[in-house]
Amino acid sequence: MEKEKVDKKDHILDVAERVFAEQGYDGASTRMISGEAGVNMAMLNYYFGSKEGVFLAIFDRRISNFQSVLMSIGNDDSINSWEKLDKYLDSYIDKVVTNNCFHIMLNREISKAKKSDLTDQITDIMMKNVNVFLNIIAEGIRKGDFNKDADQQLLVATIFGTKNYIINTPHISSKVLGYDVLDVDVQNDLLKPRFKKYMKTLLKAYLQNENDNNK
Amino acid sequence: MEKEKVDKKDHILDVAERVFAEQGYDGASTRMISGEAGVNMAMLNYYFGSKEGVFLAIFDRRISNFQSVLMSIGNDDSINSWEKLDKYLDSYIDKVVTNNCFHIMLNREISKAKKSDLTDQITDIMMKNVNVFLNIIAEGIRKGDFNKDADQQLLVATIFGTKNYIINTPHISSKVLGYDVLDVDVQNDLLKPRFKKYMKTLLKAYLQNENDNNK
DNA sequence: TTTTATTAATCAATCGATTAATTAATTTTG
DNA sequence: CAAAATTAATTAATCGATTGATTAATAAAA
Repeated sequence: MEKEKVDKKDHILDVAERVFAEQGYDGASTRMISGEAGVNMAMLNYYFGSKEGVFLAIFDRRISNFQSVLMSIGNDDSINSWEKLDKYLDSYIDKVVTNNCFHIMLNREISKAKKSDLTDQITDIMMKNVNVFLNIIAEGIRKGDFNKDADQQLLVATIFGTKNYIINTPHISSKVLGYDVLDVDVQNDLLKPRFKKYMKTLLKAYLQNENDNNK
Repeated sequence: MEKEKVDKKDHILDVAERVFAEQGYDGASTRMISGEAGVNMAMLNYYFGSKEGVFLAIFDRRISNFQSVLMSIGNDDSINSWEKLDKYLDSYIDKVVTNNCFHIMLNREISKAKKSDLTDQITDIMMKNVNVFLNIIAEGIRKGDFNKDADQQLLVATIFGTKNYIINTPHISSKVLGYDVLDVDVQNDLLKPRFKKYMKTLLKAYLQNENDNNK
């Protein structure tokens, strides 16, 4: 049955995504993944060709929808720069917190200092989200909504870096924040609203025209 | 000769630190490390016992000095909170940018979702630096220097996360910033001063009492 | 002469991947 | 519709390669 086959492949990807996040790409063996998924090891190669094929299949499942949502916010001409920033942050934070396993996996592999085909692919994917954000900031500065002295590029490092810190180093961030950032209920009830409010306040303080603390 | 022995062990650790950063702990093989260091593979076990022993030896070499410097800034009673923040950022940014390989290696291993002895050890190390920062912020708020509505914990995520983004995902941050963040000259001439200035401006905008954007 | 350093060879374990055989599902055919 | 033929899914066993680690022998230093 076509439906069950898709479900099974999806189940394997679910498990693989989690195991990759837990152990890293190299640390996760195909035996581990197939074992936890309850399927024969050969099924991974049957469905996805190879271990790397599994990894890339996880990508395909996550990225396309996510990116189109962010881009539509960036291209929305009916709202001003501040509202774009708000909507971008809301969508982005919701998505990355919910799909935390995927983003842990993603960032672990891109944080290899050595270039490879895989790091290049991941870089291209991530740069699309970055560029949407950069365009929002640049537009806001051009229109006079945001402080023209703002360091746009390092602002990218702050928004994505702050998110990475919370999601990708959960042992530390959970200790700092005082609750388990990987717990779904905690994420929805506490983490997401707090993170959104903080990020907006922080960007507002830095980007607003009234502050001239740069001299 | 005692001197040469230390130099040789140090050389192995230098190479291992770089290879771990490039390939990750699991991705880096002992043959890789010994090969690039120009020593017999058995020397790694002779000097450090095991692969994990090499990893931990890299730690011992880096952390103690670094942490005492940061702590002395936090405990310096002759300067006010703003100055402490400035000195902390200066020291911290200098150190992590210079020792980027170590911090790439460090963060790759702590970003495993699964707990282990190693992640616990790394967590303890990192929490010391975090706590110094938290104390500076808390003191500033208590003394009325900083905005009392500030989210101290998420501020931790921002400072360490922004740094991680620049250093740990060099392929992306280099593209965003427009220059190679792993190049030593670029680091000293461009990255460090820019990063310091930005971080201070950002924190000042968020922490200063005059802004009441929180309502 | 004794301790330390270094080497090449080799160990068992694990890795990702493939095979050939078997079962289940689907399609074709009478 | 049912039997036969074909395709798809699944399994256990095994492949060669690589992993971290150890050994016994040798060289250098003390």
